[in-house]
Amino acid sequence: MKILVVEDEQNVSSFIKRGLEEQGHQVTQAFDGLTGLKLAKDDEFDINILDVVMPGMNGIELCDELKNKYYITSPILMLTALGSTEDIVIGLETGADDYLTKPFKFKELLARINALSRRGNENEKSTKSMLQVKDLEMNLNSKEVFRNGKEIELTAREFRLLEYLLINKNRVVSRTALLENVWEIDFDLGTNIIDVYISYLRNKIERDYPLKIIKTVVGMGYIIKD
Amino acid sequence: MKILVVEDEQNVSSFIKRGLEEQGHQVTQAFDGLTGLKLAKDDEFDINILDVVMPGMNGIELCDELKNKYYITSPILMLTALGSTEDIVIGLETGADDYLTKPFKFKELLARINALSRRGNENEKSTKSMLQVKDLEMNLNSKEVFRNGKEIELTAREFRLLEYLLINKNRVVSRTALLENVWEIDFDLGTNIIDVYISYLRNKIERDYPLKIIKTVVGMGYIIKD
DNA sequence: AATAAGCTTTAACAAAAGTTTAACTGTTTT
DNA sequence: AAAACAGTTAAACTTTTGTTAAAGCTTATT
Repeated sequence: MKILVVEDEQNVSSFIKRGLEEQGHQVTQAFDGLTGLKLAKDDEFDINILDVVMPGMNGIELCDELKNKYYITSPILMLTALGSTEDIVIGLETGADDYLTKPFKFKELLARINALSRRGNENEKSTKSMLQVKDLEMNLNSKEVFRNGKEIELTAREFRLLEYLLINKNRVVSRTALLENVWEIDFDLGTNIIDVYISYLRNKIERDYPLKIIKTVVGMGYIIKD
Repeated sequence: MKILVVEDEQNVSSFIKRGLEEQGHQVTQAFDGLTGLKLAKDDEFDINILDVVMPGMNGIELCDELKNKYYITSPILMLTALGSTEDIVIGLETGADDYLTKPFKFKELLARINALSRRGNENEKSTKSMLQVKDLEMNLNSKEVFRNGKEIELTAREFRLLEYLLINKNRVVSRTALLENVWEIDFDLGTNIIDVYISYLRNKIERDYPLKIIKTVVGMGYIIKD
């Protein structure tokens, strides 16, 4: 993982760096808040470890900027000598994802880093290799689609269309969105290709089944509901 | 939020329950691991708070079952008197998302709960965009409208009209504004289309209900009030 | 390089759904 | 009571969607 450590005390910073590198992580150091801000907002890290007490911009301010101004989504772990409940509460409310007080055991830091990264990854769709709704299943790795356990052969375009609709399950997807995301066409010049493909898809995935999957929302688009 | 508290000490459990309920959360209690397991795997909670030391199945085993056997995705916060680094590391490695040692300040527990739920929600694509007034609800993602839990089918234009009125809840919306924002017509050439659509809308959303939603303000426009 | 097979796109038409007009009725304000 | 404003209805009109077949591409194979 790529980890950012914003900490002004040289020895603490390198202690962390060494430990994390031993675990195979890639560590970037910043020794003041402003440098940390620049690094964190431009280059997305898997975890950001911020010290609170620093010259210039402190860790709380930095955390606030990152979470509430630049809307970074990677987790922030605050690390500090300020251990009062009030400090912890402020840190967490500002948007920090975890808060560890010094002095700390390196093993605990590591375990908390792992917990944070685990949480981040499990929700990423890249891990999800199966999409499903009702008795329809799509395996993104093998690119297979099954209805009620029976395999259905789709062409590449049909697959992408169905995939996009499934990713956006329970949401109406507009024709414009489909054109942009499935066909990569940013301007509509009166094609009816979407209608044609929806028709193909319906023939393949719902012709022989009473339970329908794709619903038309006239004037808005299509939706696949749970 | 729906929160599960698995804790065998009656007084600790009710202390947490009371505090969380004051914050408007809905708390379910379990006083042993097995009951906790049953509750957590069947009924998805927003947060699961588990005590480690319990008779029967302990919190670590419970956490392990939930995360690694039933693959629940909701966050687990471990709460325990065992504060040694080794315990914390084991708890986190087993799949807990956070670990708080007793004795703890309630404010910190609350801040950590909020941090966990924040993290969970931000990844959910289903940004709950719901508009509502009285017993009328509008889901902007699925483009569904419900009155008293019962779905009401609207056409695209009816939907847009109602959406605009709801966005401007508690404010009188002029015909000109409706024409501009719902019909994208910047000049009025004596059409009565708004009246026609308000009539259609009323038929669909308030014909069968005594509680009226859309109020006419003669000479001004229409308003939806809370 | 030519062929063939499969996939994608266009286009025409039919059918379904939604929108607008306009005449008429009812209500509120002056 | 007249005038202005709002509501209702149904028919005319327009847009949107579904289907099909043929034409245009790509890719793999000979």
